[in-house]
Amino acid sequence: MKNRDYIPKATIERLPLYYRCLDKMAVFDGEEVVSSKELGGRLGIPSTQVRKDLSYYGEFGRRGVGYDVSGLKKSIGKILGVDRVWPAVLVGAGNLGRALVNYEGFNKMGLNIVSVLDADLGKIGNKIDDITVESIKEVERVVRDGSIELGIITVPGNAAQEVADELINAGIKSIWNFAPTRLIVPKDIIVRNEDLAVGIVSLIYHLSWNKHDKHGG
Amino acid sequence: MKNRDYIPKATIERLPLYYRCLDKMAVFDGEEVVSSKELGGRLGIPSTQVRKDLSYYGEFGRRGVGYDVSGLKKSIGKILGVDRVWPAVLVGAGNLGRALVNYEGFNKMGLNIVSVLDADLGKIGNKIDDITVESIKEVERVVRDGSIELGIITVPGNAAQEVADELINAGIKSIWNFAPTRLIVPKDIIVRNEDLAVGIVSLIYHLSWNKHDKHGG
DNA sequence: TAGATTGTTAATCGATTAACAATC
DNA sequence: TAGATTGTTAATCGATTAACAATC
Repeated sequence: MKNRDYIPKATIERLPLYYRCLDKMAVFDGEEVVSSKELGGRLGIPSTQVRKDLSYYGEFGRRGVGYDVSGLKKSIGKILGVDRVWPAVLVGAGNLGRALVNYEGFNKMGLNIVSVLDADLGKIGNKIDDITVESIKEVERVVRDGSIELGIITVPGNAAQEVADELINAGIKSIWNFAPTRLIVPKDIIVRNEDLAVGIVSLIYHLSWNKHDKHGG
Repeated sequence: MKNRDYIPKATIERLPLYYRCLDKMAVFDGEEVVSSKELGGRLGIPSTQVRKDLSYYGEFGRRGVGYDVSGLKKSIGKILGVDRVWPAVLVGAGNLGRALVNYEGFNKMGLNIVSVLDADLGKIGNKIDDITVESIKEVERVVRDGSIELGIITVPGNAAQEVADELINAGIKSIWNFAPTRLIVPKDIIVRNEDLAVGIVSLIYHLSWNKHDKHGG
């Protein structure tokens, strides 16, 4: 595999799309070969972008032919690291936490939420799917015993930093943060913010301006 | 307000962050004036980026002084269209749908989910918050009577296109799509995909390569 | 061979950052 | 006035797209 420096962030966001699409093609359509044009077409991505993205990691196709569907799927899976299972601990047993635990499709991406923690005595002991909610105080044991590197934060914004600190202290390496809070973390910890409110506002923005433009603004 | 052409998408994604931060500053910290450096600092965004983003829409600050916190908040709110309430219909009364209905913080961004629909007879009639789940067959009436322009899709991937068609047919103008499916829609309909699986995979990618790099790969 | 499609280089496009005059 | 900070132009950086030789 090639040098991984200078790979566009956007490329890394597209690889999972390719991966999931190839999986569908292999399972449902039984296709064996796919061109960059066909794969891109299904995702609304130019063929040239598909080829460029793949080229950062190696040569996976056959000129004049295309890509082997299950072969490429396997290769991308390996690149992404979804060829193994990554256990994760989720903190915050509210509605969103519950939704993520039950979310179909994480499985296929290598994510397995193995533990749910909360500070609220009213929630500790509850069952989500087949997981029993434990106290946040157990975080160190849970992370150690499960060799967990991934933490998911679904607590309210004002509790997020404290939870992040506890997760990091317990040995977590990456955080998926659903709270609308910028977390301050050591530089070797990777944080990804999944800020739902931002998503809806960009839609509202476009709706709003369409109105302006139509009805004079 | 200035010409709205050629505004970077990234700028529109940052405006909600500024908006929410200014709101916090006004409510909790009682600050009256803020510089681009201070505002950016709280969000991890360079001051020059903050000023550039705002400059697409007008002049909101005072040289040598900074920005009036509540004034700028109001201005950005107007730009984004969150100075009014946007009613929305959500389709798919599963865990994720339930989580979104209960999500704190949409309110502040002008989103109000007023109706929840589902095709599953087992879910119709259930209550989520104070909303009773209705049949998807009611979509036309609901959208018309509520003057709803915003639809949210939280159904499984294989049902998403059909639901999108029904929403569009009923008169919806924008779709927030949580299903891992590329929707095919008329070009005047705005779609935003909120693909949760992509988010986690980019974290897994970095975790995975950190391991490679450390333990020789 | 002729047609198709890859992998890659070069050109273009878009977004960020630096620099600085304007001005409070 | 001196110091601070904006708004904007120009320079840089990064990502996408076009073009095309390589090759199946």
